[in-house]
Amino acid sequence: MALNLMETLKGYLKEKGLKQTRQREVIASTFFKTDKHIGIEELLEKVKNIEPSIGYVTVYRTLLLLKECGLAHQRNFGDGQSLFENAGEHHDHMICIKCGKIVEFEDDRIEALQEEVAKNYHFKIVSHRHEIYGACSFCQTE
Amino acid sequence: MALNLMETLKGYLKEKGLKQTRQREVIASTFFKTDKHIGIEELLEKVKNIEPSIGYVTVYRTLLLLKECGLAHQRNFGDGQSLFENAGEHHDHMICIKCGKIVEFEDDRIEALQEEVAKNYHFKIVSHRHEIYGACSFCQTE
DNA sequence: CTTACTGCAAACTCTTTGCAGTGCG
DNA sequence: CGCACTGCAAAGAGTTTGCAGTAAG
Repeated sequence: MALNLMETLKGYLKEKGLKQTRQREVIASTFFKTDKHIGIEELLEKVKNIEPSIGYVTVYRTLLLLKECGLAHQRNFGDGQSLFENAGEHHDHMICIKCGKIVEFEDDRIEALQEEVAKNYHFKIVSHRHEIYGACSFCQTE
Repeated sequence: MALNLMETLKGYLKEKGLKQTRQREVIASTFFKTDKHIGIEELLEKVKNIEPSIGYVTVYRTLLLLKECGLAHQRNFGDGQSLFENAGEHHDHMICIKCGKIVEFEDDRIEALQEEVAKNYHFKIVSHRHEIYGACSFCQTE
């Protein structure tokens, strides 16, 4: 799975005349291993464990690259910073406004209705985000 | 409608021992008149037409206040800045990734399914956002 | 009068860009 | 070798806070 994604990335680089570097290799493979949303800083930290010389900017630019070739999605949950998500792992989110926990969900019926709505507006869907904010089961009992 | 919202705000202020000022009056009523999402700068501009001395910070803090008492929701569409939305006017959004146009939609069946999903996870919904990104009818033909 | 509010300016946070050196192809 | 990539540092953009003066209750 992750191998497949790496191949897709390499194909994209070759096609665009971009270069395959050690840094991109480390950053992308680490990112693909993380099957949930991850922030730049957090990814940087993981990447530094493997290759300490890698800087914030390179992680940032690599994530933009992944986004550009459709392998990552950028999200903004209300806390000011961007989180990136492995595009292969699409799901929607329920965010607990008390403890910050993020639970993922998926519902094909909702996806279908969404398609229908877009169709009515002659709107061509590229991606979507659906987030539910509230209290998770644990925080309700406090 | 807007009058009703102003009353709600005034009630909240009184309850919390906060003060009712000319600035808050102007900012809130202008905000309530805008039935779509608005940014801080944009609201500031409208407000300055009525009361030129009002500053960015006061608009900002008033919006936080409205958010606090549930009269406004804060949104982050991927462009870096926050938009605020009149809580009375809930709807979901389709955002054109080419021209930036935002179309609003509403579908009760989706809302219902969402409730169902949350129930399955014992999650208590406070609010939600559902955004569809893609190409609007106009931009598809270009 | 007391306490909250306002507006300025400055501090922050996160993102984005410029540049000189590095290294892939 | 040429051109893209890297990492630093600095610039931007938007948000948040400190403070002294102002005004609501």
